Amino acid sequence: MYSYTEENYLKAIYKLQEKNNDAINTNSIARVMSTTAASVTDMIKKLSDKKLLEYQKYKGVQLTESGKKTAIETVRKHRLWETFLHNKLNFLWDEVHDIAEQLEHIQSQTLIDKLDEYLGFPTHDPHGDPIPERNGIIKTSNYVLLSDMTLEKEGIISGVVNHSSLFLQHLQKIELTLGRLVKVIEINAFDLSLSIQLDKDQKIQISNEVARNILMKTK
Amino acid sequence: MYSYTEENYLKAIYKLQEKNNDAINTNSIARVMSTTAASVTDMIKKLSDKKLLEYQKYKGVQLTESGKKTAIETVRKHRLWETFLHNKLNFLWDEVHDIAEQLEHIQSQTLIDKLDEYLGFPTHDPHGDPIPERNGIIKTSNYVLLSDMTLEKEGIISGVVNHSSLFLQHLQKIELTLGRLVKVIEINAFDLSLSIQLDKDQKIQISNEVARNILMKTK
DNA sequence: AATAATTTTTAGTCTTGTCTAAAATTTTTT
DNA sequence: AAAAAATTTTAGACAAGACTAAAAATTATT
Repeated sequence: MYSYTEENYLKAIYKLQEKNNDAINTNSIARVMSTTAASVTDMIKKLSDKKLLEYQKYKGVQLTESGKKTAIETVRKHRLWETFLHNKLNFLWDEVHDIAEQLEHIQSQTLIDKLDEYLGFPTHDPHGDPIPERNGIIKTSNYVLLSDMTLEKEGIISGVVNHSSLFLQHLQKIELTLGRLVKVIEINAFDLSLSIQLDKDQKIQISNEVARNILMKTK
Repeated sequence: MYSYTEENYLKAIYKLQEKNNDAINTNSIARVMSTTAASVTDMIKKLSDKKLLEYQKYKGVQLTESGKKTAIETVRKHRLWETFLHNKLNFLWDEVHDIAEQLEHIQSQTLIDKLDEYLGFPTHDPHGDPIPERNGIIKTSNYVLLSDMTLEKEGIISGVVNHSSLFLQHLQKIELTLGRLVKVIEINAFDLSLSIQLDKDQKIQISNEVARNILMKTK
């Protein structure tokens, strides 16, 4: 269908579009794709010819419905493969991304359907990100940042903002993993660091930097 | 490491080398790769520069140890993925090849190690072909063609010669699947077709054409 | 051994995706 | 509103992998 590279561009533009409402400019695409603005302009023209995005010179781009659909399919594949790697092959959550970057480009609708079924139709990947459904619908939850939680509030760790290995490994080390019950027991005014209680027993200290990157589900 | 295309060439040359003792010529590579002799010459030069094969103009090629090692690694990946698709995702044995052709190029030694372990260190793929071990050793069995078996001889279906979908689907339909016990009860002199008994109860007729493509393990 | 047929290689071109350097456009600053 | 800065596009080039057509080498035939 579409090339490895085309899929990566569409996915990158889709993700930029998620946070930014207006048209996505050339430089920001170049930044996330680790390439030059000139290369981005070249690729944008090709994707525009294929009606995957709308492009006006110097005005940035916006995905068409077709482009968005393709991007979401790639995200779905990526997150299903991450789930497979973590749940079945016992990869740690900081190890799955790079391999899933390759696996997401395997072409076979049947494969993805069967993988989805084999995994038990998971709704979220190992980082807590929602897995788009087969029809393209993404069920998003209303998460709140751990750093925004008030005193005595309880919640369940449900996702991360920062996806870097460094951060994920840190969370792994201090055992702040997906699904754990957390209660804020102290907010330090000086540095905004938190004292939190984990699953009723353990009590630990975390920096605001860490808390700002953890997504919580609260009642 | 090596590109998708380079790996495919190495695998193709390795397979040709398996049946042919002497150097592999350009045209035979072009035939199995569905490309032109000119393209093969181009690629051969690149692989030769990388010391993956030995090449003398007009004299054909032979894989070096390094080239053979890479080819076997690709075969190992291919067969492990086929096993995964068949054993875990319930793909039929004629459906696994094309997807495994893509999956075999995913780069991650850890992934292959973990997949191998997850599958329980299988020795053969869904077509009965041996899966090379991590160290490159391939344990081959001494199979005999069903068409070469003598009257009253028993054996277990252990592999196929022809890997085409058409043939595999035919075997599936007449339930001649891997692992079944077969006894030759009649050999028809006219067309060399066979009457065989399956698992003690069922009795069926098969053509010599079919029998010539089935590999049996006998005591 | 010369000619014919086949095989293989070379030369030149194409596509995809990338790059640098320069030109064009837009945005910001004064 | 003009000049400066930043962004974006164009032009030209390159590498990988492929192709066609023509040349070179090998093998087969007479």
